[in-house]
Formats: sequence, C-alpha cells, structure tokens
Amino acid sequence: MKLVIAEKPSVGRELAKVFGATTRKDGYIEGKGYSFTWAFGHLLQLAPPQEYGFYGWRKEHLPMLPQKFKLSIRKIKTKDGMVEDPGVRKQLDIIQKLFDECTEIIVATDAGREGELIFRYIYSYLKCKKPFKRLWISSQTDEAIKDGFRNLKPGEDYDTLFSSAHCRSVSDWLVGMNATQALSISAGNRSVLSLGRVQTPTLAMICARYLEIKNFIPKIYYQIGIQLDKDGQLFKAISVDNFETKEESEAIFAKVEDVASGFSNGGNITAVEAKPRKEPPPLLHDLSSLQQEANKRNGFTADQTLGLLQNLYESKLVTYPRTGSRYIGDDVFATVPPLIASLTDHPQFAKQAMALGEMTLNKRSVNAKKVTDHHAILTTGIKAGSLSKDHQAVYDMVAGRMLEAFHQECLKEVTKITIQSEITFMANGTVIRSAGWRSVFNDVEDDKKDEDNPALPKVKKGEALPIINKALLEKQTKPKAMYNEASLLKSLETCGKEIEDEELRYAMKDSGLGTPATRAAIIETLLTREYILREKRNLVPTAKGLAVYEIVKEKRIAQAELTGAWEKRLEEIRSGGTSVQEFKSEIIDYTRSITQELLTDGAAISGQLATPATVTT
DNA sequence: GCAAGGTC
Repeated sequence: MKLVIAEKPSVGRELAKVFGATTRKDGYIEGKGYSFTWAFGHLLQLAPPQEYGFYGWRKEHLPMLPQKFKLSIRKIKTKDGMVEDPGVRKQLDIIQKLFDECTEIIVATDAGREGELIFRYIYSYLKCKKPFKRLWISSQTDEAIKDGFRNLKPGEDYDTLFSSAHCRSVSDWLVGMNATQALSISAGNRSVLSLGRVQTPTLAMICARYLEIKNFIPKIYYQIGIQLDKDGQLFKAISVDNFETKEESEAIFAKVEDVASGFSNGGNITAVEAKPRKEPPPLLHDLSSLQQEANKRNGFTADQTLGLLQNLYESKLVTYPRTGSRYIGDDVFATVPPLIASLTDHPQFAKQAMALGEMTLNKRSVNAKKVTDHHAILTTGIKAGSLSKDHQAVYDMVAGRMLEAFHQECLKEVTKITIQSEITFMANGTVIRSAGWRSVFNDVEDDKKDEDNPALPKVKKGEALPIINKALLEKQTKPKAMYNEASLLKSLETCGKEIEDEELRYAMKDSGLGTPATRAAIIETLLTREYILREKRNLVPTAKGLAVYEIVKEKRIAQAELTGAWEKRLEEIRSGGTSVQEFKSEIIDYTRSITQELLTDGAAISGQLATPATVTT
C-alpha cells in the first residue's frame, strides 16, 4: 500500500476522490492500493522551555538555547491549563499505523515551506524511515492532481526547503521565548509581556500611529468656494490654492467677481477637460481583503470573519479560506460560469448573475502564475440552506465579489472645469456612463462621497458665467486615522508602507508581516496581552502597550524589516546558498544580545505597570 | 505564563 498524506482533511478527501478510493475509515480513506490520510495543519510544535529543563521563568536560564530542539504534540487550552489535543493524538496514532503498513509515502501537504514542515515534523516525531516522494501542485482540479501524481518529485529535492522551514520555526522560538521572558522578568514579573518577530512590529505600528495622532498639531488654512450658474444648472468650484492667513484670503475673497459685487458674468471658463476613464473590476478576494471588507461593511473583527468563513468552508459553501492569492488558474476559471449560474436565484444578486451569464467574463483575476498554495476564495455552487445573518453576510461578500471580478469595467467620464475670477478655481465632476461591475453592490466609492458635483453642465472654454455665491472657507489639516482592523490588516500586508495601488501592493505580499492564516490571531494576541484595546472600531494602545513600545521601539525586534531580513536568509538556505549553521549562529548571537538588552532595559517600566493582581489564599 | 506557524 502507498500512503498519501495531505495537510488537511478536505485535500485528503479530494485526492482520494480523484483516485476513486472510496472506503472510508477512521481518519483515512482506502482504495486502489492507496491510503489517503491527513494532518490538521501543524500537529507538532517545538517543545516548550520546560522540556529542556528550564522550569519557571528565571533570569539564570536566559538565554535559553537548546542544543537540539524536541517536538511535542499540539496543545489546547482548557480550564486545567494546556493539555495535549486529543484529536491530534488520535490522528497521529492513525498516521503511525499507516506509516507502519505502507511501502512508500507520497507527501501531499501544501506546496510551500510550512506544508513541507508539517510533514517532516510528523515523519521525524514518529521516527519513520519509509521512502517518500513529493506531490507538488498549485491547483486542485482533477487534471492538476493527476498531472502531479504522474510527476512526483524525489523527497530529498525538498530537503533544503525543510531546512529553511525548520530554521524559521527555531528562530521564532529562540527570539520569542527568550525576549518574552527577559522583558517579563526585568519588568518585575507581574504579567506576561510577550514579544515576537510579528507581534512586536504590529504593536509598534499601532503605537506609532497613536502617538502621531496624539502629537498632531492641526494647521488652519483657507480656501474660497464659489457657485456658478449655467442656464439654471448650478455647480460648485473651489480655489486651487490654499491660503495660509485670514488677511490674505479676505483680500482676495473681496475681489472675486460674484453677482452680489456687481459682476453679472464674473466667472471666466479658461479650460474644460472631459476624459473617459475605465475602472477595472476589483480582484477576487483573498482572506485579508475579505477581512478588510467585512470589517468596513459589518464591523466584523478579523478573527470573527475567519471563523465565519471556516464554518462556510466546512459546510462546503466556499473554497479554502486561508488563501493569500487573489487569482485563479485557467482550469478553475473554466468552472466559473456554472458558479455564476448558481447565483441566478440569489435574492440580491439574481439580476447581475443573469446579466453576467450573457457576457464575456473579465479575466483580470485569472493568472495561474499568481496562484500559490491556494487560489482566491470562490463559492462552490452548492446551495446554501438557511444561514445565520452573519454567515449570510460573509457568503454574500464572496458571491458578490465573484460577480464583480468577472464583470465589465466601469466606464466613467471625468470632467474638470477651470474658472478664472481674480484667482483660479476648479470644478470636478464624475459621471458613470456604464456601471459595469459597480452595478453588483451599487456602492458609492469611498473617496468620492464628498465629491462636489456628480454631473457638470456642458460649458465651453471662453464662456463667462455668473458667480451666484462665494464663501470663505476655514479648514484644518487632519491627522491620519487611528488603525482599525481593516487598515491594520492592509498595513501588515506591506509592512506599514502605504501603497494605494492594488496590484503593486499585491506584488509586495511576500514581504508582509505574518501570513493570511495568522494575522487575525496576532491581533487577538495583542488584545489578550492587554497591549491594545478595541475602542469602537479602532485599535488603540493601552498604557501597558505604550510602555512596552517605549522599551523596544528602537530595537530590531520591533521592526518589520527583521522579517524581511530573515526571509532573505531563509530563501538562501532553500536555494542552497547559505548553510543552516551560518544562519543559526547569527540567530543565536541576536538572541543573546536582545535578551541581555531587555534584562537591563525592562526595569524602566517596572514602576509604570498596573499593580500586581492581589493574591488570595 | 512565553513565538509563529498551520487547521478544526
């Protein structure tokens, strides 16, 4: 018997189906000379400090540098503390039995660094010696699966990928465990002050933004607004320049030739520009973009959205949710028309689904090269029974985005009219000629809500129009907005760099902080540590969070660049350019220095933290 | 009591 092992049950079942294996057993499926089993993500983790003899949190232990790392079964939190996850233990027993019985293993965990690690940790923990080959596919259509099985790779081809994965894991343990204990101990050991490669830069982003807003000094400036009349159709224009002083703006304001000052046609049209603009549909959703949208539309937290999506996935209503790709391959694209047809009885989308059925589908979201472990989130075509309100809301965001993504471009006409009257004014207007994808939700664009003129009258250069109204406007510069879950997720994708362009931002996603599957958990960790609070929809730092930030803000552990630097080195390990030993010794050096620094610097916040919890006996 | 990574 050959054993196929997948990363998760859904993939194991899918592979079995393609092979025609149908005998369902407890934890695996059998048939045609194969057995198909699965993990549930990482079943094993690097063992905690006490398994190396570091009991309690003691300064004398630091830095903890285990010679050889051990693996232990994934734990879950219960009221009696952390215990082995019984489901994980059971599945490991099943895998052990299948390892013993098989002649060969086919590794079918996700095609990536963590997928490799999931299998290798199991293989190592169960002390298996059987030969294994690697299935490496980026799409799970029948054809891609069959093709992958015809082209199995030698297992050892991925040895360096495993090395880089293990290094990632060990490095996070060394830096995270040591830094956390060092800071907690030196700050007086009152509570857990956790630090880590991902959570600490995230905290730093929230704190830096908060302080920037708190220290922001608004500046007053003046603008002049006018209203013009073209044959009874009124429109607004605003001065191109801002004025710094009230005196200056008042002097100019007085000279603007409005009707009330005796000028019947004081507004001279000096330029008219009307340009058609095409707006392509948005890309399909990946987890992060969906979490952002659900936060904006419904106020769901990243964690809630992930939970709702996971339920929908388990009910087979949507495809795999923890994806970082907003694209699908051509093979999946071939399955899209029936998916759209399945929405023709949807109460909200029926009309658009029918219209889309008649059109050539837009292929902006179709690009096999941009599909990594998983493709963008789609519906499956399976009819949703009655869903809870929240589940329905998330399902509709997936379905609606699908209709948008394959829809026509939105065609607009953008008009700019330049008016001269003592100074230069500008009127902007946008008219939608053909709504295209925008007809799915009929939303107003975020940045167009305060646009002064939806439609502008037809005017010609050289015309003079009456200015029927003028106003001196006093305005203030505004600080950036506080982070909320949506804007934080967006920032994590690009390490805090603000990139508006959707595709450019997407290109940077490999250098982001955390992964789609872990970002919601990172936010929850910061909340659990009481480093941050939810204040309405905003995420704001607490005094504790700010105190920790003050200690670490200049250190590498608080900078997103640390992840970038590690990633570069890990890729060198994978490609064979750097030895594992070289990287590990760098990490150990860094662990020693950050631990030492924190043991000293942490004392600074000892007094600032909340009084220790009262101990009752 | 602690990281970040994966998933149910």
